[in-house]
Amino acid sequence: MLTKNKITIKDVARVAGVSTQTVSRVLNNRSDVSVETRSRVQKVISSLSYSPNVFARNLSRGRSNTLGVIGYGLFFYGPSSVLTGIESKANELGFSLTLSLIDRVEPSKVDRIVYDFLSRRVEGIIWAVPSDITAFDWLADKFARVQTPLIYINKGSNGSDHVTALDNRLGGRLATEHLLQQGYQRIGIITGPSTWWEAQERLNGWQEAIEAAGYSNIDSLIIEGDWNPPSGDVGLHALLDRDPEIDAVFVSNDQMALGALQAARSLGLNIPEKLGIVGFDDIPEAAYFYPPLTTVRQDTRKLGAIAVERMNVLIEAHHEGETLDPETLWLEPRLIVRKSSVRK
Amino acid sequence: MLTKNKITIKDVARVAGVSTQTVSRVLNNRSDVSVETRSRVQKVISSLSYSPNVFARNLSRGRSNTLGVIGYGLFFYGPSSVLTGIESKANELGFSLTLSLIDRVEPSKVDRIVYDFLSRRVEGIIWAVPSDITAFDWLADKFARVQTPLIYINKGSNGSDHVTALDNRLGGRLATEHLLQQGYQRIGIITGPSTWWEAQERLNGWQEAIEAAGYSNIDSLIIEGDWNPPSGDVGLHALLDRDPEIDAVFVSNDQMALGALQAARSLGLNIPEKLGIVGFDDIPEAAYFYPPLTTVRQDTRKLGAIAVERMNVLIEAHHEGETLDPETLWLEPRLIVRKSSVRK
DNA sequence: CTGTTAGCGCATTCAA
DNA sequence: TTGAATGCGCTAACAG
Repeated sequence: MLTKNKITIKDVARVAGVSTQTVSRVLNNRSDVSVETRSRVQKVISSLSYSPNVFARNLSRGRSNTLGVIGYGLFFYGPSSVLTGIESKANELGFSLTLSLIDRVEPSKVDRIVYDFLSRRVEGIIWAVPSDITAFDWLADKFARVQTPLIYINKGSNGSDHVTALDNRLGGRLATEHLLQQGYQRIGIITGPSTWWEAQERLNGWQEAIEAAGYSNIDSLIIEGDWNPPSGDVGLHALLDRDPEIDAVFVSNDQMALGALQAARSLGLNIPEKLGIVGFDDIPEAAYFYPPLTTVRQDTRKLGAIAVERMNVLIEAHHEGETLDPETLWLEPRLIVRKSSVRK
Repeated sequence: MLTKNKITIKDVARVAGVSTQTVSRVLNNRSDVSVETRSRVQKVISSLSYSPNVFARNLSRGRSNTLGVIGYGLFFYGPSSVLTGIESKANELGFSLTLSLIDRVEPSKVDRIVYDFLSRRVEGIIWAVPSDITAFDWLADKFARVQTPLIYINKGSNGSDHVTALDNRLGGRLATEHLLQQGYQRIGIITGPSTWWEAQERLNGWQEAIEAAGYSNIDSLIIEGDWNPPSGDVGLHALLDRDPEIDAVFVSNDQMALGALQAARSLGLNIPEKLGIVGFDDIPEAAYFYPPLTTVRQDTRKLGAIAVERMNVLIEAHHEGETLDPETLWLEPRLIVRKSSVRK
């Protein structure tokens, strides 16, 4: 049905009075076509509104020119803007994208996606799902059998994977050291879900800074949230219940920080005088929170772009029959200081 | 290169001791295969980790089973969560997606995308870019020549297009009527960019409500923002400069409302006592603004899902050689009342 | 510089 | 219920 009325390379060849081969050469911008033939063919192409069939081309070439991306919904700022970076860089490098979004890492769903990717003969796979640590056992198995280059975004490295990651640990440390420098004495943390690598790393960074400052016995300073504002609200209450001495909190993302700001208000705690708060992400709204939020900025778009660039290299190598060593590319976050953490 | 080592239907057929035809039948779940042959073939398929080549299949079938989606970046909550709805419904209906993101409607870029879509033989195109009104002249031309079903999301209907839209005008009216009911006397508006259909419609809704309440001479109550927080901040200042009597503002999205909240604070205006504020979108953060923001909730995921469902119908019809009448499917927004607009 | 031949991997006839 | 032949639209390899 869809082929009905469809112009093919043969039609173009016939009208232009050349062979399909010559048309193919023109289509692919090859040099071995005379100037006049080329222009004649091009005229016919546009007059017929001909567009080459990608399936036929890929089938014939044995290449798909496509990247498979497994992404996490668009619920949170970080993961979704990583996708923007991926899309635009892929576009720039001439790759097509096959994007699958998942809410959580569920074996059967991932199975279907990988199967679909294989069917589409993707030349590389980018795993852009925030890593549920517990999931990586079977996930690694699944991908091991796939001969396709694979890059993870924001996953802990075990030395045998290609990874592009933000240095979340450094981010946590920057945030916490800043609070210490501001003279806060007892600094709690509201982390993300403990299954997330990002959450773990930010926690580790916090811990490093805290312990370096000579504090110990810190377990009671930690509480776990779920990235959403309500859990920041609840989290701050819980934290202060446990330890009323707390005078600052590193909240592991800006959305939870927003919830924490509200909790502080409802408790009558002045920010930053009575309580210092630092978030993570620097979402566009953060500068307009009340008070404006000090936070750790990550260039998520760049993270995605870098992953694609690396993938491009891996694919080239793969075509040459080479294999490149696994490597983790690190991106550094940056502290953005605003009022929520700076005492007058 | 990529074909190297690739298992094809022939390999499966040979190992299973049947013809490629039979394998094909098994792959497509056709009934005319004996139970034992089927299971034998299936065993071979999985033992060989065979996966059918999508390009060959599509080429042979003359169908792509793919939808082309032109979307707007992931900068704003609305447009990006529409994409989530599209993705998940397309997935559910068995469509593949080809997604292209654009920042603004630029002829040459759209040209490339449409060309790419045609090459991929997409069976339907969803235009999910917030409509820059001025762009639709040439856009309509471009798509007119494409025989592919086309659905716009959130565009004004001219009676000849398939459209899925949120009733933004109703949303603007709901917001404004609510403020009137709360006893606010002079209600300004911070709109989105005037080139956006959504912005226009929300403005129209506001105007209808204002005028129905007997107000006239309203031009000085209108100011244009750009959807981002800073423009809400600047906008509120400008509005109050022009007319200090203003005691309420309908801000056309939540991000600008956030900026307006900050402006109000810096001016020492109590919310909601001195100034009532209503936003639009109900982003996840809105309930945690200070004070919590009254806003108009739109089910953007559903918007995307409905567009895909409609597209499915259009495609079916298209295959039958039928053409369905253009129609606009409307979704209704809902007012969410919080503290920013409710006087004690 | 251009054309001919062959085949990519699968599904759709038609026979058997 | 199964198989053989043919073609989808394009490009690669080879000739000329």
